Amino acid sequence: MKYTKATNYALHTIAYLGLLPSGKAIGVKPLAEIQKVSPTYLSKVLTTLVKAGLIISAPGVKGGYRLIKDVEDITFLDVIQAVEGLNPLFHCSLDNHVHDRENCFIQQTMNEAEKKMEEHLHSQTIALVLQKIDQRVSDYLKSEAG
Amino acid sequence: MKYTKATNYALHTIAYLGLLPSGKAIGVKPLAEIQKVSPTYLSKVLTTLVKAGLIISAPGVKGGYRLIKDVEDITFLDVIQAVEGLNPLFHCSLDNHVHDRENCFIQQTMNEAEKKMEEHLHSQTIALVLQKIDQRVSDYLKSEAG
DNA sequence: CTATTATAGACTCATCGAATCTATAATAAG
DNA sequence: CTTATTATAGATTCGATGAGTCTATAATAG
Repeated sequence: MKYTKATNYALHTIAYLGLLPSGKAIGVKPLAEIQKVSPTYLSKVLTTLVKAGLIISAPGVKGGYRLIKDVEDITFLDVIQAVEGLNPLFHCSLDNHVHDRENCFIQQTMNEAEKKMEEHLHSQTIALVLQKIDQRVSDYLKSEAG
Repeated sequence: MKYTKATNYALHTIAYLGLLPSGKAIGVKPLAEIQKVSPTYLSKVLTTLVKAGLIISAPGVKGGYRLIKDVEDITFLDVIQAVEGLNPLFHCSLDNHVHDRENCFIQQTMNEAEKKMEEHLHSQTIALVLQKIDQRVSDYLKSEAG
C-alpha cells in the first residue's frame, strides 16, 4: 500500500504555487522541470486538481495554473482526496450469512484508523508547510550571519 | 491506495484462530472455505504470519495453524505490518540541491499522519474484536428471548 | 493570425496484486 | 515403515493499474 506519485506531484506543486505572488500563474513546463517529470503527465495531475476546485487554469500566453484560495484554506486532505479518491483503504472481503461487510468489526476498526490519519491530514494546511520553509531559511540566514 | 486482500485474509484468519479453544490448530482448507479463497494462496499469506511470529504451524495429520500468543497481545498493527511491510506510505520524489527528501516538510507531515493511523492500529487488539462479536451475539440472544 | 498554453483521448509499458500449479518436506496414525 | 495429511517453496500466469507518452484539439494574449 502506497500513495501514488500523482499525490506526490500534486502536493509539491500546490506548495510551489503557494510561493508565487498572489494571483500570478505559472505554466506546467517549469513546474515539470523542477520535479523532473514530463509536462504532459503533470498536466494530467493538475487537471484533476482543477476539477477538484483547488487550483484554476488558463490556456494561452500568460496562462498556466494558480491557486484558487489561500494556502491557509488548503489542507493536505483536500489535495490527497482529489488525487486518490474517496474509497476506504480497507474493504472487508468476507461476506456470508453470518458475516456481512456492513457490520464487520475489523472493517470498523480499520475505518477508525484511517479516520485518525485523515483528521491529521485535515489539520495540516499548505500554509504550515510554507511557514516551516520560511523558518528554515530564516534560521539558515542567521547561522550565516553569526 | 488500498490495503491488499492479503491483509484482509490475515486479519480475518487471526480473528478466527482466536475463536478456537486454546492450543487447538486448524488446517488451511476450512479457513480458505470460510473466506472463499484458494487454500494455496491463503497458505502463502499465513506463512508470512508464521515468519512474523504471530502464529505457529505444524505439518501432517492434526497439523495446521494456531495462535502463538493471547489475542490480547496481538494488535492490528502487528498483523498489518507483517503483511504490508514497514515502508512509509509516502515517499517524497523531489530531490535536488535545494530540496532533499530527508528534510521534506511534506514528507514529515505525511509521516505524522501515517503515525496517527498506526497508533490507533496499535491500540486495537484482536481481543477487542472478539469481545464485540460476543456482545453482538449476547444482544441478539437477549432480543430473541425478550 | 500566430505562438503559447491547457485539455482530452488513445495508447504503451512495467509493475504488482492475486492468484494457480506442482513439487517437496514434515508429521501422525495405522 | 508406509501412507495419508498437511504446510512450504518456487515457478508461472493473469489482469489491473500506476505511470507515462504521443497526438490532436481548444482557448487565449499579443
